[in-house]
Amino acid sequence: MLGLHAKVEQSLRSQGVRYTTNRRALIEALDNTPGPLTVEELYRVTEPRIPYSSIYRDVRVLIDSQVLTLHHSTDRSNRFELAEWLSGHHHHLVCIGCMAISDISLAPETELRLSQLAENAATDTGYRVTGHTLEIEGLCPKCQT
Amino acid sequence: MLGLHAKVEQSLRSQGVRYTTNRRALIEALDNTPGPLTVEELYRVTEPRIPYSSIYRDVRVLIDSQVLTLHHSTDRSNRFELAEWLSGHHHHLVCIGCMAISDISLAPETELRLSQLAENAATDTGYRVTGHTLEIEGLCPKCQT
DNA sequence: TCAGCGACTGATAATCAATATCATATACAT
DNA sequence: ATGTATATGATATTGATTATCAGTCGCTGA
Repeated sequence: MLGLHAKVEQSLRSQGVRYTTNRRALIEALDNTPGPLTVEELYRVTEPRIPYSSIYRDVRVLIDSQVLTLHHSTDRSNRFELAEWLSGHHHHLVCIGCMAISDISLAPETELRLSQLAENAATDTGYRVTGHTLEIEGLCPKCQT
Repeated sequence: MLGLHAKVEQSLRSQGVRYTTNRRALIEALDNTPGPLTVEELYRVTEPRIPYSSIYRDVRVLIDSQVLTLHHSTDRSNRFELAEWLSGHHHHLVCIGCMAISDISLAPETELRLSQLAENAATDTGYRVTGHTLEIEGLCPKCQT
């Protein structure tokens, strides 16, 4: 079983993309956080600092290489997270107070029920279903005052 | 039972907001479409034309008044739709080919199971759950070639 | 009815996230 | 070691959205 960085590197190399120090730091930051991050958060978290222009470019390269996925959040700027083949299938818990987003995984049998439910819901529409995400909204513990 | 416009007008008036011709046209356009629209789509669909500056302002006013909700779509620009208290609770079917978004409603018992599932999934997190949305991804009939 | 205040409109300017450009630097293959 | 493709960082540009502002409209009270 390969580690995260080895998997990423292998995937990138097969596409002629280099796994550089900057990119490794971005992946590292995302792996250390239980939810998607914005470019600004990535800028603050990485050490040494990576210029915004490089973060924007790298994040885009990593998305194009299927290593990251883009998440459109409720505040203005986009968030990024490891693709599911690296981090595992999961859903999101969104705080309507502070806009924080946390990953949440379902128990296997619950996940199975959910994917069947998604599949059935679309049967009449003619869509060929390829995936689903459940977004649960609520107030996080901090915002419940 | 009040009609759509009457409900919107009543809600806006109670907040000191006027239900003008422009705003009525925007609500009308959204009510006639089975999915969220972008500002550009609203511009093209309304007759007579409403300037972009007014559409942006009105859409924001209507969101602040809880008449519309914002939907962050996969392309760059935001989409807008009637709030659920006007249009009913629903989910989204997103085509990963053409990025179109369609509303989809679940059968009542399915919806019940889903909301229980969402509630249960969050029990350990300390969140107080207020809502959920299921996003089903797939290829629409047109994009399946 | 009229006066006046508050909300609305449309044109334009300003913001802000994201992308493109470009010269330089770095890494990999031969 | 050399050459070529890719990466980097600074800067300029784009494009969506928001702010500003002078003029207009509509409701409300005298």
